[in-house]
Amino acid sequence: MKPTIYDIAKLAGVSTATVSKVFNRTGNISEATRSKVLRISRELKYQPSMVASALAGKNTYSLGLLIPDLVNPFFAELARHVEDRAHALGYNLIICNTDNDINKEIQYIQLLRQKSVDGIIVATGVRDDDALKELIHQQVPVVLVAREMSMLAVSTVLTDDFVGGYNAASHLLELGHRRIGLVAESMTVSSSKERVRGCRYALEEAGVPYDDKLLAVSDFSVAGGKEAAAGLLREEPTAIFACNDLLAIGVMQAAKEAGLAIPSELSVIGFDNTILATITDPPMTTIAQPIRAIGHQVVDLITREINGEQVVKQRVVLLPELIRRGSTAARSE
Amino acid sequence: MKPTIYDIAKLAGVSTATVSKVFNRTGNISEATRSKVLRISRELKYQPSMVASALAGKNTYSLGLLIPDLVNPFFAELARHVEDRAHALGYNLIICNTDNDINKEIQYIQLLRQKSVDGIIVATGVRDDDALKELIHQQVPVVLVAREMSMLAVSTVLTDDFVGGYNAASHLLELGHRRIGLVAESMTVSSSKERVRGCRYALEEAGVPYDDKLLAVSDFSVAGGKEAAAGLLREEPTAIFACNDLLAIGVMQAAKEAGLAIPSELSVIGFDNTILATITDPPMTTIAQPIRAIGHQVVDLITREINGEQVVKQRVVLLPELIRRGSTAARSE
DNA sequence: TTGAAAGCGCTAACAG
DNA sequence: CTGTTAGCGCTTTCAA
Repeated sequence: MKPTIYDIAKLAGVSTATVSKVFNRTGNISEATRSKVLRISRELKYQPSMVASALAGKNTYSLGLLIPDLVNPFFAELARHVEDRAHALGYNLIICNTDNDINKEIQYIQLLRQKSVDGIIVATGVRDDDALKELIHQQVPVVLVAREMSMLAVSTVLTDDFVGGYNAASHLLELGHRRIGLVAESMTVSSSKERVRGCRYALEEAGVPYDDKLLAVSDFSVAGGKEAAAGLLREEPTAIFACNDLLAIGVMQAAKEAGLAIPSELSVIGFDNTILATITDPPMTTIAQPIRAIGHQVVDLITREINGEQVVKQRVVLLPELIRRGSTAARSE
Repeated sequence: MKPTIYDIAKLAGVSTATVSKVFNRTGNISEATRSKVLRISRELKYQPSMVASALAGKNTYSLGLLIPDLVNPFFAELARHVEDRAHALGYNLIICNTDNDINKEIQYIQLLRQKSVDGIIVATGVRDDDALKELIHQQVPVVLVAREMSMLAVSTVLTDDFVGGYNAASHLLELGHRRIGLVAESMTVSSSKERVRGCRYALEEAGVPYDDKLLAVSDFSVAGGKEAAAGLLREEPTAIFACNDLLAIGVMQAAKEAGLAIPSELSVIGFDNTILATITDPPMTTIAQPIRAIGHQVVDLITREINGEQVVKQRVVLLPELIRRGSTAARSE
């Protein structure tokens, strides 16, 4: 049987309270008993049970992370950074892939509650606020990532998508492009919408007339981007801004199939700066989300809330950054 | 306060044992009390505490997954499939990124033990068997993924790397290549070694003389592959087999820099068939690991062990498969 | 500086 | 079919 605090106490000739105290560094324990307890614990390979300590009122030191899909490199990278930071602060991460399916989300949230996780990080597109509201009402620490939802009393960290879209368009405009296609991920997701808005704003500012036919809406897959781009290409844009790297890759593929050279005949710019952007040919110019910073911030926010340090809910908006690579160039025609 | 089984019992006018029974579907409960308990639970939004039930002797329904790095698409995909299967069977997944750092591994294993996870899936290159041996000795269910380590009494699921290497080389040979370069991930990792062995075996079988200069050893990054390939290219191979997709991408990049067209002047074949292989230009021919099947198998094995159904440790070897895409072609010179 | 004892919320005999 | 009761391993007053 696994040794318990009782075994240690008995062998060390002290009470379980004392053993507990040395492991939690609480109370005043003489150095003598302290080292004795530690020695015996080592001999028995004693490991305190977090299950028991959680039941006795302490934290579980587990966080839940709700994301759509780990296979999407953006979320894989986010998960990685979240896990890194969580681990550094003593927390473990329970990963939940929701596929943006509301039922899976609800199910996961319920499970996480049953496991008494200390907090839940939501990086998924929960349409249904109710599940979230309920969580918040039940005092479960929740932090949102990359999702605007200001009506709820919940901290959020996100990228400034509007600025990102603006930067993307500005870059293209600087290169002399005027006929700029747009592939959006979905117009119901606020991040995508903001990117489009930012882009449009830059165009207007530059006096470029708005053309509805230059906007294609897609899902967030390579195939979707390709299909959308195939349609867009008929409008003969000289550049295309895709709302994420996956879509941008689809765009690049469509361009190639249409016999258009990148960047000489068509400039393509993506969004996210995932690992994918570095391996395309040519390497992709993209708007970088500060994924690492996002992951760290979100963990810092939620742990502070868990520790009761944080009263004021806040929204942290991080700025994206243009990464120039080879998929954009000056307009040649 | 969160409602407990006591609150439900009192309101329903029954004992806590009865409430416990209806939630666990154990014992015989009359339909009347059953529905009454359920109704009250719903009204109070009661959620059974898994922490308490775990302490009382049941499972935690959590599994630990040790992987090197979620940013590596192979492991992201593996994690996704493992999570899918685990979730389907009622388990949650705690992700641990070890960066193949032995200290992080040991630390994570210790944490997972303290959390009393029901089992640990190891997909990481633990050099130090001791940590594993200790786990096994302590009766913690452990299953290994993609790592040969037959000396330990532990179930393993892995791809037949030898056959994979053999298939890769055979494909290249069929295309007429005789001077085949090899980029290995590391010769100490058994999977990489086996892939190289399989490749060599096919070459020998075909009577192609062995040339030590055609083997380059690298790490598992794109940059590493590129560097290794740059060296290899001086030996003028007509085809290169890279031991994983990341390396293969590096090879493709090096080829491009050297002004070699793929596949007409250099054929490149990878291994894994991650999402990356579909987005290169040209799309990459690669040896597909059945990642999904691996993930499912490993979860099935470990849960069976958890449930005590499984006495015989076993090694499940899944066969890889050649995926022909555009990065390989018949030798042209 | 240490210990006794009462929980934390649930389970599992066992008895009725 | 239902209830009583003794834990599970740890934390935390409160006394000593």
